[in-house]
Amino acid sequence: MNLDINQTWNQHVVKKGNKSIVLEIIKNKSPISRADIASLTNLNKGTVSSLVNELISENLIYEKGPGESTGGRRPIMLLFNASAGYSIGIDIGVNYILGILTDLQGEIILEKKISVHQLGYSEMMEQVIDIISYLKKNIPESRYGLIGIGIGVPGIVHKNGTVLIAPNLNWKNAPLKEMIEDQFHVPVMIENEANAGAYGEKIFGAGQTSDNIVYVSAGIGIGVGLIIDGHLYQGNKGFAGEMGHMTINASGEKCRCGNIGCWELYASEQALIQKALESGIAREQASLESLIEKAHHSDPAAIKLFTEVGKMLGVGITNIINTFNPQQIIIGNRMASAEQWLREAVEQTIKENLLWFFQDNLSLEFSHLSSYSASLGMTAFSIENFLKIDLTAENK
Amino acid sequence: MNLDINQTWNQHVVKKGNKSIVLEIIKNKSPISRADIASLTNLNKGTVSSLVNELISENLIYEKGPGESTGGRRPIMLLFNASAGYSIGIDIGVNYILGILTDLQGEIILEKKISVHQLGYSEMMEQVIDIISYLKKNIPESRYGLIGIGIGVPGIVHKNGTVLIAPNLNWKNAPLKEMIEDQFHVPVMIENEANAGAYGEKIFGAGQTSDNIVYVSAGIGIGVGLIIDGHLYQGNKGFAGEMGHMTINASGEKCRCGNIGCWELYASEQALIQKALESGIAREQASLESLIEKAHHSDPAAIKLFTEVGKMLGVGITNIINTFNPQQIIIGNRMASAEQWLREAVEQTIKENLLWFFQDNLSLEFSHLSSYSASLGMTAFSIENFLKIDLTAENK
DNA sequence: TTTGTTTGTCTAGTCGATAAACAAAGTTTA
DNA sequence: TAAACTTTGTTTATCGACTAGACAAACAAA
Repeated sequence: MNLDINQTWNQHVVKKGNKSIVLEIIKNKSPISRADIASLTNLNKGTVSSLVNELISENLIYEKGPGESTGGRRPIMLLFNASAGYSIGIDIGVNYILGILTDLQGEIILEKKISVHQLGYSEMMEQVIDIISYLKKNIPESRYGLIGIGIGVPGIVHKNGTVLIAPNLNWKNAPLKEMIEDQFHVPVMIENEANAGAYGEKIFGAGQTSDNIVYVSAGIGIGVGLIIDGHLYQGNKGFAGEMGHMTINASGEKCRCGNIGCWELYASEQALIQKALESGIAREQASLESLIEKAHHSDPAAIKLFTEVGKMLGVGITNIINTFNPQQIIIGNRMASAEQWLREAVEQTIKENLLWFFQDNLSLEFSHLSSYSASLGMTAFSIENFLKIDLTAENK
Repeated sequence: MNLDINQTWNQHVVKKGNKSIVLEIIKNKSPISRADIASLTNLNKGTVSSLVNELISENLIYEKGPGESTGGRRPIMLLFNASAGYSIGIDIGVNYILGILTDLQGEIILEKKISVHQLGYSEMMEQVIDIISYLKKNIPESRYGLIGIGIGVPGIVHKNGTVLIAPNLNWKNAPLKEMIEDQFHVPVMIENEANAGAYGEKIFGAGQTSDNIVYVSAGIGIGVGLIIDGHLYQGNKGFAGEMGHMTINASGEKCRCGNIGCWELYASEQALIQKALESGIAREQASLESLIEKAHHSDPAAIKLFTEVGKMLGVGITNIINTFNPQQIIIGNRMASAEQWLREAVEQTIKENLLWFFQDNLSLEFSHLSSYSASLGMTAFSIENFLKIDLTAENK
């Protein structure tokens, strides 16, 4: 329990907290009866009843009807009303924009993906606004409608919602949050793409059972999202996890970021392609996909390339484990699609280099959500925010 | 606010929380009146009065007498009763054992330090028990007496209080907590020395105003303690922060830990001495102290050595900043005593290599507490634990 | 003095949780 | 089939913690 010195405690806080717990349980374990909630939480039956009735009148949950008897009166089963509101999540990539519309359970209702090439900031924004408008127009009739918009960006995002820099997009100091909020008048959250992905995996993907997760977003660059004690760690101003630019080779070459021997230079998609070109395995139009294709056809040079990059991925991941002692490492983003050719090299490197007591009980996985981690993570942020705010505002 | 699903909320929780807040304020801002506490916390005057009276009857605070009037009735000033109990902190080093006795405010009442050489585990433990007994015997008459013992160890400590491995002490699987608890029957906490130091700096030293702090314990090896959102981050099983074994040179030599090009190999006291020997600057009996001595006499070779090691310290610290985006970096332990010869190289390296947006508003300091960081940190753990437990147990 | 201010206590009232009684709707047993 | 037992969910009385506001005590300023 967090004894925040600026937050005093009173009955309202108690009620809000208990209501949140009840809602959370219904969300995760539905269908469930009032009686079961009471025994699960150790709250009094009467308390649960009254909280449940409030939640029903707020349309956040509803009664499904009688369930199976266990030797007495049949329980009334409660369900989370995932259609009470809808959330929009946008994943801005280097050459695509993906927008999804989900219900409060994170179920994707509608999606729209477009390819973009070399667009400037304002053209990009036009596209984003177009996609949001399209998704918003298609929201079904519901009590709360659009409850929030979340946008994941491949760049450094300040806590206040400004994108400080997104090198691959050529953005600098873009006041994204402000702009979208002015346009749509709902809460907007901006996050780094790796953070969004980490949260997506935590809520919907491979990380659901762990509380300390490291999500390695290995794409054109490398970013890392950190889930610490069940919450996204954002650092002092919001930009923690820039581990793509951690030095793993102090005697190596200079990175465009100014630092030396950055991890990104050895283990990203860009590194892979660069190496392919240098070694002559591929020509000008080298891409991750074409290299995977080659590997599929047992091209030994391509396979060796993946092994090399996998090793360097492993080196960085070993550093991360030494630092965080997480329960789980999840590798996501585009490179995850080469799991078949990377996994062994990564695992081998970790096994060889990691202190033994870290190895026990550590799970390494590749992303389950494929291309949706980031966008789903962003909808989850909005949903979580909505459910908290809602419980606060309507019953202060 | 933390909505823990296993913890339901009721009035007891509210009271406990508010009482903690009131106590915390008295501890930090004493002397202070009831009225001031009320306006500071936004709690009702009556509520504050009743909580304060309970705390008085528990001897945790006391009334000092009337303060200055500000135009009306003179306030009754309240003080934290630092002498209500005493805490023992032990810092086990490679060749010393330091024990301190502090009051609840962290004021050192008594200390004892002995040198040790090549002792085995059981002999070492005898010494530790001797020191604790000595300190305990000298505790002044007080309401709560000895409230806890904290021990900092240069090794990997499991959450359950077992030292998994302490290479420089030659310990393996030492059930330290159990042993000391059996002997003294008070709560015992065991922590890694870097974690202890980090906490010490957070509570008593350079880190008091920041909530995200990285404490780099640069001694014979390198350890890192992480204060995240005001709390010590311990990782999944308790051993986060083993950054001494992070690879900063993937093409470097093998470390005895099994990994390659570990930071420790380039930036620790051991690395310094090794380099001194290799380059012939020093002979067999090289030590940090002798090298500082040389540097003091403007020996250019020694100064160059510190610069080299400082650079490598900077490389690792840059990695840490990229990862955590902390407000503050504190360099502590033995190498901190060479601040004069290290600081410029460290700062320069960080400045050159760190992404610009991290640089803004980041403070780099060398430890303020000199050799007491770890032991003070350990007493602070016990005190914090005591004040929480106490408030819980006596008024459930 | 008188007036106004500040401090700290006290009292009545509110709100939310609990315990226990109770009604409703089942199952099991004789 | 009736009686006895179970389980669910609501209702009622009570408790405990906080709040608002009244009040007395203690002081300063006019």
